[in-house]
Amino acid sequence: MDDPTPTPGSPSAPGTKPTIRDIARASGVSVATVSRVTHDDPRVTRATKERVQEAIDRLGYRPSALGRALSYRRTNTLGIVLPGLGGPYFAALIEGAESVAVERGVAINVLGTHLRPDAAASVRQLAERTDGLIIAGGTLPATELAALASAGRVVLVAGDHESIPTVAVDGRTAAAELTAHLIEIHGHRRLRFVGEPAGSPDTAARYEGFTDALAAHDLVEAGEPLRLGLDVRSGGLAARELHDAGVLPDALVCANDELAIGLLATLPGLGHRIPRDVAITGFDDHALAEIASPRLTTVHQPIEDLGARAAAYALADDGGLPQRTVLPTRLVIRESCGCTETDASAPPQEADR
Amino acid sequence: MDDPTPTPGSPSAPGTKPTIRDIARASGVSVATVSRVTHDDPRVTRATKERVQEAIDRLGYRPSALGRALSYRRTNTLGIVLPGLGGPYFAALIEGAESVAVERGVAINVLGTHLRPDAAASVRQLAERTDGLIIAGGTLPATELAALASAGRVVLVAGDHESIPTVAVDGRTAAAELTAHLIEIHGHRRLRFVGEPAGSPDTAARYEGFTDALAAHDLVEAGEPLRLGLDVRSGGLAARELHDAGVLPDALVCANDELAIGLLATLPGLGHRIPRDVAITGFDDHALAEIASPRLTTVHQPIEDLGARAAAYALADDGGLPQRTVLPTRLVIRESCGCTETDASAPPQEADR
DNA sequence: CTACTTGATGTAACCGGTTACATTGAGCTA
DNA sequence: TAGCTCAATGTAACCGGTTACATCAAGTAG
Repeated sequence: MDDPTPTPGSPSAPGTKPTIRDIARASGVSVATVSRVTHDDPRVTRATKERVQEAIDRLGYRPSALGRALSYRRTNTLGIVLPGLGGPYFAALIEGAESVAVERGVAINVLGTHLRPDAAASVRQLAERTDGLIIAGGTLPATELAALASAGRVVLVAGDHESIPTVAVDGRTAAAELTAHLIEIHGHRRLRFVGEPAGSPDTAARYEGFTDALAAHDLVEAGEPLRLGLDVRSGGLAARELHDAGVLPDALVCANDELAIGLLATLPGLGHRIPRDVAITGFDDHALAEIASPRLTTVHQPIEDLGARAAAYALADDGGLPQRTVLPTRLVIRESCGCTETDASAPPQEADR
Repeated sequence: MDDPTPTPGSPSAPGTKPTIRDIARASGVSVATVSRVTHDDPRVTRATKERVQEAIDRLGYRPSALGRALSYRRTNTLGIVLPGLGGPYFAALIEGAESVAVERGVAINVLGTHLRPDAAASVRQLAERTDGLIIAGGTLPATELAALASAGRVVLVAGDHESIPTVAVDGRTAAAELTAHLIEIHGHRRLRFVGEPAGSPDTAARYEGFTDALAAHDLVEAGEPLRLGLDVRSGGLAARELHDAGVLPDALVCANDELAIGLLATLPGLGHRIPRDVAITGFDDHALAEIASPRLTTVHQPIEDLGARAAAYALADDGGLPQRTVLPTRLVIRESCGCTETDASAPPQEADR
């Protein structure tokens, strides 16, 4: 009573957000009781609870996530590190992770490194404010990954590291099967890979599968891989480059669907019919793959599942995570490889693994 | 010296991350000095600084972002609220925001609401842990927006609200110009809009512009808008629906490029030539718009700039933000409207006959 | 020699929550 | 009426930083 406040419920300063102590003062209880009310603790009397709740509503109090996080020693936040947000692949990955995050009340924090040189510093900063990190393969050097993993929970997606749990797909085998299909079913002999194997572990695996299949059939690659980005525009570039070079290979195995779609859209304008003059395959099973003409033969990847699984691991309470989790892919035979629509409906083509 | 520690540099518990107090103890200084070292405060002696730095390196100390945020009363984090991550539009928006965020050392926190019913709660939680919020138009009800804006800095992108600063594009005028082009240059009379105006403020604005142009030329719409999603698949659906309905309109004005691309890819297979039988336009200037065949006439939007501007506003220190910032669009005339390649290089006014 | 200045460092409060433990008082028993 | 139990609530320490202010020693002017 030695401090005569005009309205007992007013927060310390008018412009400021009320804190738990403001609520305590306003409702004449201690901070512990306020905290109990916000946690629905059964130990607090109905009458007290109502009084506190009234003050909370009146002053518009919301517990600070920061204060909570500090006290709990966990942030309820999951970090995802990607090279960038472009393209449907990463969007699907994020949505997969998000689906498991929301059901646990965990927020998602996305960081695009964009190959920035200071990416490692940003990731470390991110690690400081998250409970776990999902990192896309190829975004950070192995030593940096090791450092992050030693400080907290890290899960790799579509990458590989000797000691960090990884969720991936067997892109190598899938690419080998796809390539074998082109060779065995369609009799193609001169194949070429489109994509930069050094660009990402995913592309590298696909390229390895491609050369595996070539080697298994005693073929040599029809030229170096066309080292390009993974976007539609690069597909257009590839088309022009191939056209200018004169004779085209029998088939082009593209590192992803967007590249393939760029080729699909550009080659006919340059006088090359698909699949008659050149067969084309993609990877990912993009929404456009089914709609492109000709419809794109590709490999379906459960990208959202990858994200979901990675998130589940990153948020798991117990240790003992499997070192490597491999999710199945599915060959999707459509027309761009040379199959006709009736072929495509035949069961043996859709090999599940 | 009354507490004989075996190794003076070991942190309190072996498994735990070292805190500032561990470093202080290990290097024989106070926490204030450690804090000064981590802030490169010139007041600390070179010798002391080295001693502290050595302990920091040896114990692998990293200041907790949480502790900092609590003390500074700011998180150095920017939140972005979107309906989802699908499609290139939102990716571009995020990348634009990210570009300004990184140069200020601010992290980005993305939340996809996916029209979840508890989205408002998630957003409030997000608001608790960010310094500012960028919210895509149409993701939250106006009252919720007002509540968020009263508690912190909020910037709307591509939306409208009477009291919240907004960064947008004049989609209505752009759509009207695009539609006028179809009517005046190509003489189309029976036009139809593809997209759900109630789905987002952006689509609504485009539909308004469409009807504006119709009204200005005393035309009536050739049927209700085709109320579909904004993805490629929906474009395929639209194509089938139009085909099944029998006679097609002269032109289809699509709410975005993906829808248009879906139509572009599907209609020819159903026997409708583009643009001869039906003209098609998009909106956004997607990477595929230039590569599609025929190349897609559309409206270019500076999406990354929208994101960048919104981020700059959301992070601005001073008040006085403009209520509404309108960024310019650009009509991109290609072939899907009926213009020929040579027309396209000339100003649209003289492309006729 | 004293008083004052200055630079380096330490002390302790604070940011906004949570929670172990302490306190209070009512109801009950012997 | 003392003694006990138990439910409701309060006190204060803690999470990991930052920083205003205090302290202290050395240097310098008078």
